[in-house]
Amino acid sequence: MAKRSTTRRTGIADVAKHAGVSHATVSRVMNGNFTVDPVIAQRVRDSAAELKYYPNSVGRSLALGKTDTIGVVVPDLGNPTFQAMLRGVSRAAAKDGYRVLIADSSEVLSEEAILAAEARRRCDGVVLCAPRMSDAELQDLASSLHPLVLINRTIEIENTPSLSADYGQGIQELASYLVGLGHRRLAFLSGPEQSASNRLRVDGLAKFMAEHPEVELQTLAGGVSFAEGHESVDRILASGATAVLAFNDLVAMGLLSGLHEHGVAVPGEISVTGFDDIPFARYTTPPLTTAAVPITELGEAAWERMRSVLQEDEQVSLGTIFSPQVVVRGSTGPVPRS
Amino acid sequence: MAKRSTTRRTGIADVAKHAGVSHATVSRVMNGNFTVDPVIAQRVRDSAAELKYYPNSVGRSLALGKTDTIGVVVPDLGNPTFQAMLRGVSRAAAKDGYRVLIADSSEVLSEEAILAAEARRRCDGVVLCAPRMSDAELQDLASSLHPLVLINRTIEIENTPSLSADYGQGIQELASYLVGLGHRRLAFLSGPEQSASNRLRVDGLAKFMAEHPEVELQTLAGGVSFAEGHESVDRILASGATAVLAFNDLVAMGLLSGLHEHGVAVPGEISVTGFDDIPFARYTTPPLTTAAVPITELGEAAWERMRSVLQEDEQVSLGTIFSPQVVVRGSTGPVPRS
DNA sequence: GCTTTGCGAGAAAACGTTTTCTGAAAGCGT
DNA sequence: ACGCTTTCAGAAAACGTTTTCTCGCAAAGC
Repeated sequence: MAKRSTTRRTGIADVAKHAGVSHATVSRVMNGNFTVDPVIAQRVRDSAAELKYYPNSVGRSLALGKTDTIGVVVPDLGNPTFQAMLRGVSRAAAKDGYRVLIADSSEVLSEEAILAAEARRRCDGVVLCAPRMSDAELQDLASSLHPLVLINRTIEIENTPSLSADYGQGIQELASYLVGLGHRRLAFLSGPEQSASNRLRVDGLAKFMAEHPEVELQTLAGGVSFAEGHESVDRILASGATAVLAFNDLVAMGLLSGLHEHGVAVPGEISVTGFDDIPFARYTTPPLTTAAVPITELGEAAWERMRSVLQEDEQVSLGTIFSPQVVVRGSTGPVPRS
Repeated sequence: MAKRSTTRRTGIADVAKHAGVSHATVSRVMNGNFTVDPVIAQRVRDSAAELKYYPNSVGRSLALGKTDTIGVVVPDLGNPTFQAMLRGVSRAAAKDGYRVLIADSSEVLSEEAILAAEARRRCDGVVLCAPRMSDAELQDLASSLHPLVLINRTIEIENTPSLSADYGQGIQELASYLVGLGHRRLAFLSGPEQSASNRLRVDGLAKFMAEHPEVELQTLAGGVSFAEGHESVDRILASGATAVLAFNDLVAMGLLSGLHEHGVAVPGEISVTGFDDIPFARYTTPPLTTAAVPITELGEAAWERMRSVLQEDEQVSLGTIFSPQVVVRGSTGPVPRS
């Protein structure tokens, strides 16, 4: 049983004794139950205040069968996108009296299922952001994780809402914008193969290419981080593309930095677009043209869904798709003459 | 008592019945207690696997008197500095099997004490980052929050480690560097009055000025955010300073952006320094000269201290101060001739 | 005056574990 | 064969709440 430390914290029993009532009555008073005589209620409140009593939340959770906590699993707490999402979830949940337990898989794919399961054991539900987990594994996990809300996935699973941005549409709009500027040789600096949102981009581009036979597209392996964008500068230059669609803003910024070091003018010689519109995208040089994903709102919406599931609402909207918005800034321009 | 949902989760009792042993034995097996006959142990494990049993962590917490969770209170989850700190704490704690519950006060000072107290009730300890809370309030709170670790505060409280960066030293080094470049008219774009780390900067600058009578320093009210830096550009230009020490990188970046809009060359006409070295500081135009605060390591160290306190180590180091490192980049240069 | 109604508070069960204590069986030496 | 220790598993208490059930008591109705 519990490690008996030298002094136990003051519990409901102490208050009960001090006020000369039973545990039950103290509990009722603390929970604002009105079936208790106002005189006694006040005596209990006074005792509680005097003894500095606060209900033990573990005991409460056990009796109530809920923790008022949800888990949020993200691949990388250092990534601005996930940070913004986490903030959205956390603030929205806080408004309803729920707290957030974080689990950072540090991009280790094999940890995600374990972390999610462990989070679920401690919390009333899990918001899972696992861009690279396979649909099959997600299906398997879903029932054991329920209540579960998926972020940045479009997958239909019973009882589990999934929220996502329409990366396919966004990248098409970016490509369309570039082609409108006269570009005919595009390069796509892709994200991880397994990434669901990368697949959406690839599919979107395929569709776009089908409609624009005059345009040429090369797909180069990129990555997700600034460093990976920076590294790919040579391959981009070798490709001969006049415009680059980077997987996300971080990669675009890395590329921008690399191009700058090579003395390549942006957008004079080459145009660059990002994706996400992270807070710093507007402050790069030149400011980054990108497709804005309302990721904080996506996080807030994730909480709304979670709340619906927790309250066992009749009607919970499952699939929700946010539309990215193209934001034109300085990193894109007309195709160079030469 | 607990809301009896239609189907109860499988508990220790189910496993016990299935394996034909008592609760106690199941518990022993699940906790790797070796005083159990290997044959029986295996039978229990098989039953557990078959029934997909996982110990309920709330029940466990109640019996054990600990939650394996710590709370982290930050003023703003949208601020890169606190994000980095949170990541440091979270990853370090995860290595020791602890999880982090986050509480974001959204810069509402009056919420911080409440959030911290509530976090403490749910967790084994609290890491508190409250730059603007008064020393007196901190003192009051400390005993009720213990185990408590303070971040970015230098205050001596019994039993509560506090970690901080030496903002005073850092800003002196920055000022010294600027004076070395020939600057004699400096401006300090200050943070919030109540901010402890701002006070350290102010004191550091005062000391510096005492040693450098030839230098002139103006202190202007600034803020903590990009927007506030951006807004102060007019006042900076009016001040006639040739170099600006911004409260932090965000403010510096806002200022940089504002100066750019006004067509003022940096560092040609004016030099700018930041503070913190957030990830994007190296990618501004020009890249920001700043004092790097190892904030992620500070977060990791915070967990180390917390662990020591939780383990009731004999010797816990209380005050720890990290030294910022001046990082010279492109936003600073020689004083203009005119 | 007796029964009914209703209100308010206490006793006790329940939530799901861990751990102490106890006792049974087995092993071993004489 | 007896008594001693040792091993191992079960009974039960403990952790700190909430909630159902029950019951006493007073007021009201006849």
